[in-house]
Amino acid sequence: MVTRTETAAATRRALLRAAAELLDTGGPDAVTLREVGARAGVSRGAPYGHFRNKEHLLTRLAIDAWDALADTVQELRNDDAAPTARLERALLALIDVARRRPHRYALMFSTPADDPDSAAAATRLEQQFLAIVADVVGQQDALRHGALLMSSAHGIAGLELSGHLAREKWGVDGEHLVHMLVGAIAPPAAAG
Amino acid sequence: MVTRTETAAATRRALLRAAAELLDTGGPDAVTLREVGARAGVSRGAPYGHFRNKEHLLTRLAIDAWDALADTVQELRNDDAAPTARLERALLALIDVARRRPHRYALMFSTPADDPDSAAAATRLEQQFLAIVADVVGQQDALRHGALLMSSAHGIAGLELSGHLAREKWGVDGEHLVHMLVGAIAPPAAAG
DNA sequence: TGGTTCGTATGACAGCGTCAGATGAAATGA
DNA sequence: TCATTTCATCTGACGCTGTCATACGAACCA
Repeated sequence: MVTRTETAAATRRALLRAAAELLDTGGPDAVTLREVGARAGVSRGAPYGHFRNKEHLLTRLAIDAWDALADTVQELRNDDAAPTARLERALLALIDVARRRPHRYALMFSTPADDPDSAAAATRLEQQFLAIVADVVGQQDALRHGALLMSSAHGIAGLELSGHLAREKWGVDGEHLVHMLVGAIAPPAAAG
Repeated sequence: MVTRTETAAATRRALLRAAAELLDTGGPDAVTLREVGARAGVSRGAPYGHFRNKEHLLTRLAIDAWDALADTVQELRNDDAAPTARLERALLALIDVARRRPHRYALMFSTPADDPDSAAAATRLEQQFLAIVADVVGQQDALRHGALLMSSAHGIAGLELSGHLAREKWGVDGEHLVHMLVGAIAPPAAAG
Protein backbone atom coordinates (compact mmCIF):
# COMPACT_ATOMS: atom_id res chain seq x y z
CA MET A 1 0.00 0.00 0.00
CA VAL A 2 1.15 3.48 -0.84
CA THR A 3 0.15 6.19 1.56
CA ARG A 4 -0.27 9.79 0.59
CA THR A 5 2.72 10.96 2.59
CA GLU A 6 4.85 8.31 0.93
CA THR A 7 4.08 9.50 -2.56
CA ALA A 8 4.58 13.08 -1.44
CA ALA A 9 8.01 12.23 -0.08
CA ALA A 10 8.85 10.46 -3.31
CA THR A 11 7.80 13.53 -5.27
CA ARG A 12 9.97 15.70 -3.11
CA ARG A 13 12.95 13.46 -3.71
CA ALA A 14 12.24 13.42 -7.44
CA LEU A 15 12.10 17.22 -7.48
CA LEU A 16 15.46 17.52 -5.75
CA ARG A 17 17.01 14.92 -8.01
CA ALA A 18 15.70 16.63 -11.13
CA ALA A 19 16.93 20.02 -9.93
CA ALA A 20 20.38 18.63 -9.16
CA GLU A 21 20.58 17.01 -12.57
CA LEU A 22 19.55 20.19 -14.35
CA LEU A 23 22.01 22.24 -12.33
CA ASP A 24 24.91 19.90 -12.99
CA THR A 25 24.31 19.51 -16.69
CA GLY A 26 22.96 22.89 -17.72
CA GLY A 27 23.99 25.37 -15.06
CA PRO A 28 21.77 27.55 -12.90
CA ASP A 29 19.83 28.98 -15.84
CA ALA A 30 18.65 25.51 -16.75
CA VAL A 31 16.99 25.05 -13.37
CA THR A 32 13.45 26.26 -13.94
CA LEU A 33 10.61 25.08 -11.76
CA ARG A 34 8.70 24.15 -14.88
CA GLU A 35 11.43 21.82 -16.08
CA VAL A 36 12.10 20.49 -12.60
CA GLY A 37 8.43 19.65 -12.28
CA ALA A 38 8.31 18.07 -15.71
CA ARG A 39 11.28 15.79 -14.96
CA ALA A 40 9.72 14.80 -11.67
CA GLY A 41 6.49 13.97 -13.45
CA VAL A 42 4.47 16.77 -11.92
CA SER A 43 3.31 20.20 -12.99
CA ARG A 44 5.02 23.54 -12.59
CA GLY A 45 3.06 24.39 -9.46
CA ALA A 46 3.77 21.18 -7.57
CA PRO A 47 7.14 22.29 -6.12
CA TYR A 48 5.32 24.91 -4.06
CA GLY A 49 3.78 22.12 -2.04
CA HIS A 50 7.26 21.03 -0.95
CA PHE A 51 9.38 24.18 -0.96
CA ARG A 52 8.46 27.75 -0.11
CA ASN A 53 9.93 28.94 -3.37
CA LYS A 54 12.72 28.28 -5.83
CA GLU A 55 15.41 29.67 -3.54
CA HIS A 56 14.48 27.22 -0.79
CA LEU A 57 14.68 24.34 -3.23
CA LEU A 58 18.19 25.43 -4.20
CA THR A 59 19.17 25.85 -0.56
CA ARG A 60 18.16 22.23 0.05
CA LEU A 61 20.35 21.23 -2.86
CA ALA A 62 23.26 23.11 -1.34
CA ILE A 63 22.72 21.45 2.03
CA ASP A 64 22.86 18.03 0.40
CA ALA A 65 26.13 19.01 -1.23
CA TRP A 66 27.59 20.16 2.09
CA ASP A 67 26.51 16.89 3.68
CA ALA A 68 28.02 14.77 0.93
CA LEU A 69 31.34 16.57 1.21
CA ALA A 70 31.29 16.24 4.98
CA ASP A 71 30.80 12.49 4.56
CA THR A 72 33.76 12.32 2.17
CA VAL A 73 36.03 14.15 4.60
CA GLN A 74 34.78 12.04 7.49
CA GLU A 75 35.81 8.88 5.67
CA LEU A 76 39.25 10.38 5.20
CA ARG A 77 39.73 10.39 8.96
CA ASN A 78 39.84 6.60 8.91
CA ASP A 79 42.68 6.84 6.43
CA ASP A 80 45.94 5.78 8.09
CA ALA A 81 48.16 7.80 5.76
CA ALA A 82 50.54 10.43 7.08
CA PRO A 83 48.72 13.39 8.62
CA THR A 84 50.00 15.81 5.97
CA ALA A 85 48.97 13.48 3.15
CA ARG A 86 45.53 13.13 4.70
CA LEU A 87 45.28 16.89 4.98
CA GLU A 88 46.14 17.29 1.32
CA ARG A 89 43.49 14.76 0.40
CA ALA A 90 40.89 16.64 2.42
CA LEU A 91 41.72 19.88 0.66
CA LEU A 92 41.65 18.17 -2.70
CA ALA A 93 38.25 16.70 -1.87
CA LEU A 94 36.87 20.22 -1.83
CA ILE A 95 38.57 21.08 -5.10
CA ASP A 96 37.30 17.85 -6.57
CA VAL A 97 33.70 18.88 -6.01
CA ALA A 98 34.38 22.11 -7.87
CA ARG A 99 35.91 20.18 -10.76
CA ARG A 100 33.23 17.55 -11.07
CA ARG A 101 30.15 19.57 -10.21
CA PRO A 102 31.14 23.20 -10.76
CA HIS A 103 27.61 24.58 -10.64
CA ARG A 104 26.75 22.73 -7.48
CA TYR A 105 29.98 23.92 -5.89
CA ALA A 106 29.16 27.51 -6.79
CA LEU A 107 25.72 27.02 -5.30
CA MET A 108 27.18 25.83 -1.99
CA PHE A 109 28.92 29.14 -1.46
CA SER A 110 26.27 31.41 -2.92
CA THR A 111 23.45 30.14 -0.78
CA PRO A 112 22.71 32.29 2.28
CA ALA A 113 24.90 31.17 5.17
CA ASP A 114 22.34 32.35 7.69
CA ASP A 115 20.00 29.47 6.96
CA PRO A 116 20.15 27.25 10.06
CA ASP A 117 20.21 23.91 8.24
CA SER A 118 22.75 25.18 5.77
CA ALA A 119 24.96 26.53 8.52
CA ALA A 120 24.73 23.24 10.41
CA ALA A 121 25.81 21.25 7.38
CA ALA A 122 28.72 23.61 6.75
CA THR A 123 29.74 23.41 10.39
CA ARG A 124 29.78 19.63 10.28
CA LEU A 125 32.20 19.74 7.36
CA GLU A 126 34.35 22.28 9.15
CA GLN A 127 34.57 20.09 12.25
CA GLN A 128 35.63 17.07 10.22
CA PHE A 129 38.21 19.18 8.51
CA LEU A 130 39.53 20.77 11.68
CA ALA A 131 40.25 17.37 13.20
CA ILE A 132 42.46 16.55 10.23
CA VAL A 133 44.20 19.91 10.50
CA ALA A 134 44.82 19.40 14.20
CA ASP A 135 46.73 16.20 13.48
CA VAL A 136 49.21 18.28 11.53
CA VAL A 137 49.56 21.59 13.33
CA GLY A 138 48.25 20.66 16.76
CA GLN A 139 45.04 21.49 18.57
CA GLN A 140 46.34 24.92 19.53
CA ASP A 141 46.72 26.26 16.01
CA ALA A 142 44.07 24.19 14.29
CA LEU A 143 41.51 26.97 14.09
CA ARG A 144 43.62 29.67 12.49
CA HIS A 145 45.46 27.28 10.20
CA GLY A 146 42.21 25.58 9.34
CA ALA A 147 40.75 28.91 8.30
CA LEU A 148 43.74 29.63 6.10
CA LEU A 149 43.82 26.19 4.54
CA MET A 150 40.11 26.14 3.80
CA SER A 151 40.25 29.63 2.34
CA SER A 152 43.15 28.71 0.11
CA ALA A 153 41.56 25.51 -1.11
CA HIS A 154 38.35 27.40 -1.79
CA GLY A 155 40.31 29.99 -3.73
CA ILE A 156 42.11 27.37 -5.78
CA ALA A 157 38.77 25.77 -6.57
CA GLY A 158 37.26 29.13 -7.49
CA LEU A 159 40.09 30.22 -9.76
CA GLU A 160 40.18 26.86 -11.50
CA LEU A 161 36.45 27.13 -11.96
CA SER A 162 36.58 30.56 -13.55
CA GLY A 163 39.49 29.63 -15.77
CA HIS A 164 41.90 32.06 -14.13
CA LEU A 165 44.30 29.33 -12.99
CA ALA A 166 45.20 27.81 -16.35
CA ARG A 167 48.12 25.45 -16.00
CA GLU A 168 49.84 26.69 -19.14
CA LYS A 169 49.85 30.15 -17.66
CA TRP A 170 50.99 29.51 -14.11
CA GLY A 171 52.82 26.24 -14.52
CA VAL A 172 50.98 24.71 -11.60
CA ASP A 173 47.67 23.03 -10.92
CA GLY A 174 45.51 22.50 -7.88
CA GLU A 175 47.50 19.51 -6.65
CA HIS A 176 50.70 21.52 -6.87
CA LEU A 177 49.28 24.42 -4.94
CA VAL A 178 47.79 22.24 -2.22
CA HIS A 179 51.13 20.50 -1.79
CA MET A 180 52.97 23.82 -1.57
CA LEU A 181 50.44 25.12 0.90
CA VAL A 182 50.60 22.18 3.28
CA GLY A 183 54.38 22.12 2.95
CA ALA A 184 54.61 25.77 3.87
CA ILE A 185 52.46 25.36 6.93
CA ALA A 186 53.00 21.89 8.25
CA PRO A 187 56.35 21.36 9.96
CA PRO A 188 57.55 24.73 11.26
CA ALA A 189 54.13 26.11 12.21
CA ALA A 190 54.36 29.55 10.65
CA ALA A 191 54.42 32.70 12.71
CA GLY A 192 51.07 34.46 13.12
CA MET B 1 28.16 71.37 -31.09
CA VAL B 2 27.27 67.85 -30.12
CA THR B 3 27.87 65.19 -32.73
CA ARG B 4 25.90 62.02 -32.96
CA THR B 5 28.83 59.82 -31.98
CA GLU B 6 29.44 61.97 -28.92
CA THR B 7 25.93 61.56 -27.59
CA ALA B 8 26.11 57.84 -28.36
CA ALA B 9 29.32 57.52 -26.38
CA ALA B 10 27.73 59.44 -23.53
CA THR B 11 24.75 57.09 -23.60
CA ARG B 12 27.07 54.09 -23.48
CA ARG B 13 28.87 55.51 -20.48
CA ALA B 14 25.56 56.27 -18.78
CA LEU B 15 24.38 52.71 -19.40
CA LEU B 16 27.53 51.25 -17.83
CA ARG B 17 27.35 53.62 -14.89
CA ALA B 18 23.69 52.80 -14.27
CA ALA B 19 24.37 49.07 -14.50
CA ALA B 20 27.28 49.32 -12.05
CA GLU B 21 25.17 51.29 -9.62
CA LEU B 22 22.32 48.81 -9.79
CA LEU B 23 24.70 45.88 -9.36
CA ASP B 24 26.45 47.41 -6.35
CA THR B 25 23.32 48.46 -4.54
CA GLY B 26 20.82 45.77 -5.44
CA GLY B 27 22.80 42.75 -6.59
CA PRO B 28 22.65 40.99 -9.93
CA ASP B 29 18.87 40.58 -9.88
CA ALA B 30 18.47 44.34 -9.77
CA VAL B 31 20.30 44.76 -13.05
CA THR B 32 17.54 44.67 -15.65
CA LEU B 33 18.00 46.26 -19.05
CA ARG B 34 14.76 48.15 -18.54
CA GLU B 35 15.98 49.77 -15.34
CA VAL B 36 19.46 50.34 -16.74
CA GLY B 37 17.92 52.11 -19.72
CA ALA B 38 15.60 54.14 -17.52
CA ARG B 39 18.47 55.35 -15.32
CA ALA B 40 20.47 56.27 -18.41
CA GLY B 41 17.52 58.21 -19.75
CA VAL B 42 16.83 55.88 -22.67
CA SER B 43 14.39 53.11 -23.42
CA ARG B 44 14.71 49.41 -22.75
CA GLY B 45 15.85 48.69 -26.30
CA ALA B 46 18.64 51.24 -26.44
CA PRO B 47 21.32 49.04 -24.78
CA TYR B 48 21.17 46.74 -27.79
CA GLY B 49 22.68 49.54 -29.85
CA HIS B 50 25.78 49.46 -27.65
CA PHE B 51 26.05 45.88 -26.39
CA ARG B 52 25.21 42.64 -28.12
CA ASN B 53 23.14 41.54 -25.16
CA LYS B 54 22.94 41.77 -21.40
CA GLU B 55 25.85 39.38 -20.87
CA HIS B 56 28.16 41.57 -22.91
CA LEU B 57 27.17 44.60 -20.90
CA LEU B 58 28.05 42.76 -17.70
CA THR B 59 31.33 41.57 -19.19
CA ARG B 60 32.24 45.19 -19.88
CA LEU B 61 31.46 45.96 -16.26
CA ALA B 62 33.76 43.16 -15.14
CA ILE B 63 36.57 44.40 -17.38
CA ASP B 64 36.31 47.85 -15.84
CA ALA B 65 36.59 46.24 -12.40
CA TRP B 66 39.69 44.27 -13.42
CA ASP B 67 41.23 47.45 -14.80
CA ALA B 68 40.51 49.43 -11.66
CA LEU B 69 42.07 46.76 -9.47
CA ALA B 70 45.11 46.58 -11.76
CA ASP B 71 45.53 50.34 -11.36
CA THR B 72 45.37 50.01 -7.59
CA VAL B 73 48.02 47.30 -7.52
CA GLN B 74 50.17 49.25 -9.97
CA GLU B 75 50.20 52.22 -7.63
CA LEU B 76 51.34 49.90 -4.85
CA ARG B 77 54.55 49.24 -6.77
CA ASN B 78 55.62 52.82 -6.11
CA ASP B 79 55.21 52.16 -2.42
CA ASP B 80 58.59 52.03 -0.71
CA ALA B 81 57.46 49.81 2.13
CA ALA B 82 59.08 46.47 2.85
CA PRO B 83 58.43 43.93 0.06
CA THR B 84 56.43 41.66 2.34
CA ALA B 85 54.29 44.56 3.56
CA ARG B 86 53.68 45.62 -0.02
CA LEU B 87 52.70 42.08 -0.90
CA GLU B 88 50.22 41.96 1.94
CA ARG B 89 48.71 45.23 0.77
CA ALA B 90 48.33 43.89 -2.75
CA LEU B 91 46.51 40.82 -1.47
CA LEU B 92 44.32 42.95 0.75
CA ALA B 93 43.47 45.16 -2.22
CA LEU B 94 41.77 42.19 -3.80
CA ILE B 95 39.93 41.36 -0.61
CA ASP B 96 38.96 45.00 -0.25
CA VAL B 97 37.11 44.93 -3.56
CA ALA B 98 35.14 41.93 -2.35
CA ARG B 99 34.27 43.75 0.86
CA ARG B 100 33.25 47.04 -0.67
CA ARG B 101 31.65 45.86 -3.89
CA PRO B 102 30.75 42.22 -3.29
CA HIS B 103 28.49 41.85 -6.31
CA ARG B 104 31.00 43.41 -8.66
CA TYR B 105 33.71 41.16 -7.24
CA ALA B 106 31.57 38.11 -7.84
CA LEU B 107 30.93 39.30 -11.37
CA MET B 108 34.67 39.56 -12.07
CA PHE B 109 35.14 35.86 -11.50
CA SER B 110 31.89 34.64 -12.98
CA THR B 111 32.34 36.33 -16.30
CA PRO B 112 33.74 34.05 -19.03
CA ALA B 113 37.55 34.11 -18.93
CA ASP B 114 37.74 33.34 -22.62
CA ASP B 115 36.65 36.82 -23.61
CA PRO B 116 39.80 38.46 -25.09
CA ASP B 117 39.33 41.88 -23.48
CA SER B 118 38.45 40.32 -20.15
CA ALA B 119 41.47 38.04 -20.28
CA ALA B 120 43.73 40.96 -21.16
CA ALA B 121 42.52 42.99 -18.20
CA ALA B 122 42.99 40.04 -15.86
CA THR B 123 46.46 39.43 -17.25
CA ARG B 124 47.46 43.01 -16.62
CA LEU B 125 46.49 42.66 -12.97
CA GLU B 126 48.37 39.40 -12.73
CA GLN B 127 51.54 40.98 -14.14
CA GLN B 128 51.38 43.84 -11.66
CA PHE B 129 50.90 41.37 -8.89
CA LEU B 130 53.68 39.05 -10.00
CA ALA B 131 56.23 41.87 -9.89
CA ILE B 132 55.35 42.45 -6.26
CA VAL B 133 55.59 38.74 -5.51
CA ALA B 134 58.99 38.54 -7.21
CA ASP B 135 60.37 41.15 -4.83
CA VAL B 136 59.65 38.75 -1.99
CA VAL B 137 60.34 35.25 -3.26
CA GLY B 138 62.56 36.03 -6.26
CA GLN B 139 61.93 35.87 -9.98
CA GLN B 140 62.46 32.12 -10.03
CA ASP B 141 59.54 31.24 -7.76
CA ALA B 142 57.29 34.18 -8.51
CA LEU B 143 54.94 32.29 -10.78
CA ARG B 144 54.12 29.34 -8.53
CA HIS B 145 54.01 31.41 -5.37
CA GLY B 146 52.01 34.06 -7.17
CA ALA B 147 49.45 31.45 -8.13
CA LEU B 148 49.19 30.24 -4.56
CA LEU B 149 48.97 33.72 -3.06
CA MET B 150 46.34 34.88 -5.51
CA SER B 151 44.31 31.74 -4.99
CA SER B 152 44.43 32.11 -1.25
CA ALA B 153 43.47 35.77 -1.31
CA HIS B 154 40.63 34.96 -3.67
CA GLY B 155 39.50 32.22 -1.32
CA ILE B 156 39.62 34.51 1.70
CA ALA B 157 37.58 37.05 -0.21
CA GLY B 158 35.09 34.42 -1.30
CA LEU B 159 34.60 32.91 2.15
CA GLU B 160 34.22 36.32 3.74
CA LEU B 161 31.69 37.17 1.07
CA SER B 162 29.59 34.08 1.65
CA GLY B 163 29.72 34.47 5.41
CA HIS B 164 31.68 31.26 5.96
CA LEU B 165 34.65 33.03 7.53
CA ALA B 166 32.96 34.69 10.48
CA ARG B 167 35.53 36.11 12.89
CA GLU B 168 33.69 34.88 15.96
CA LYS B 169 33.88 31.38 14.58
CA TRP B 170 37.48 31.15 13.41
CA GLY B 171 39.08 33.82 15.54
CA VAL B 172 40.76 35.38 12.55
CA ASP B 173 39.89 37.81 9.79
CA GLY B 174 41.22 38.49 6.31
CA GLU B 175 44.12 40.59 7.52
CA HIS B 176 45.18 37.83 9.91
CA LEU B 177 45.11 35.19 7.21
CA VAL B 178 46.99 37.30 4.69
CA HIS B 179 49.68 37.96 7.29
CA MET B 180 49.95 34.27 8.12
CA LEU B 181 50.11 33.38 4.47
CA VAL B 182 52.88 35.81 3.58
CA GLY B 183 54.76 34.86 6.72
CA ALA B 184 54.58 31.19 5.84
CA ILE B 185 55.88 31.75 2.35
CA ALA B 186 58.19 34.72 2.45
CA PRO B 187 61.55 34.05 4.06
CA PRO B 188 62.32 30.36 3.77
CA ALA B 189 60.75 29.83 0.32
CA ALA B 190 58.71 26.74 1.00
CA ALA B 191 59.47 23.43 -0.63
CA GLY B 192 57.42 22.64 -3.73
C1' DT C 1 18.81 69.87 -50.92
C1' DG C 2 18.25 65.06 -51.29
C1' DG C 3 19.44 60.54 -49.77
C1' DT C 4 21.77 57.70 -46.35
C1' DT C 5 23.18 56.29 -41.84
C1' DC C 6 22.31 54.93 -37.33
C1' DG C 7 20.97 55.73 -32.45
C1' DT C 8 16.77 55.23 -30.35
C1' DA C 9 11.66 54.09 -29.45
C1' DT C 10 7.92 50.90 -29.60
C1' DG C 11 5.18 46.68 -30.11
C1' DA C 12 5.33 42.00 -29.63
C1' DC C 13 6.74 37.35 -28.07
C1' DA C 14 8.09 33.45 -25.24
C1' DG C 15 9.73 32.12 -20.88
C1' DC C 16 10.07 32.82 -16.10
C1' DG C 17 8.53 32.71 -10.76
C1' DT C 18 4.55 32.97 -8.26
C1' DC C 19 -0.12 32.77 -6.48
C1' DA C 20 -5.36 31.87 -6.17
C1' DG C 21 -8.65 28.79 -6.92
C1' DA C 22 -10.29 24.23 -8.33
C1' DT C 23 -10.02 19.13 -8.23
C1' DG C 24 -9.95 14.74 -6.56
C1' DA C 25 -8.24 11.11 -3.92
C1' DA C 26 -6.54 9.68 0.57
C1' DA C 27 -7.32 10.05 5.50
C1' DT C 28 -10.38 10.42 9.27
C1' DG C 29 -14.28 9.87 12.36
C1' DA C 30 -19.19 8.33 13.16
C1' DT D 1 -20.16 2.28 5.35
C1' DC D 2 -20.59 6.97 4.49
C1' DA D 3 -19.83 11.87 5.23
C1' DT D 4 -16.31 15.08 6.14
C1' DT D 5 -11.84 16.92 6.17
C1' DT D 6 -7.20 17.23 4.55
C1' DC D 7 -3.88 18.12 1.25
C1' DA D 8 -0.91 17.12 -2.84
C1' DT D 9 -1.51 18.51 -7.26
C1' DC D 10 -3.32 20.96 -11.54
C1' DT D 11 -4.66 24.93 -14.04
C1' DG D 12 -5.30 29.73 -15.26
C1' DA D 13 -3.56 34.08 -14.67
C1' DC D 14 -0.35 37.96 -13.63
C1' DG D 15 3.66 40.85 -14.00
C1' DC D 16 8.32 40.76 -15.05
C1' DT D 17 12.22 39.61 -17.91
C1' DG D 18 15.52 39.44 -22.31
C1' DT D 19 15.20 39.84 -27.02
C1' DC D 20 13.98 40.96 -31.72
C1' DA D 21 11.55 43.25 -35.86
C1' DT D 22 10.06 47.34 -37.16
C1' DA D 23 9.61 52.25 -37.43
C1' DC D 24 11.01 56.92 -36.62
C1' DG D 25 13.83 60.95 -36.91
C1' DA D 26 17.81 63.60 -36.55
C1' DA D 27 22.67 63.85 -37.79
C1' DC D 28 25.60 63.07 -41.64
C1' DC D 29 27.28 63.38 -46.46
C1' DA D 30 27.36 64.52 -51.48
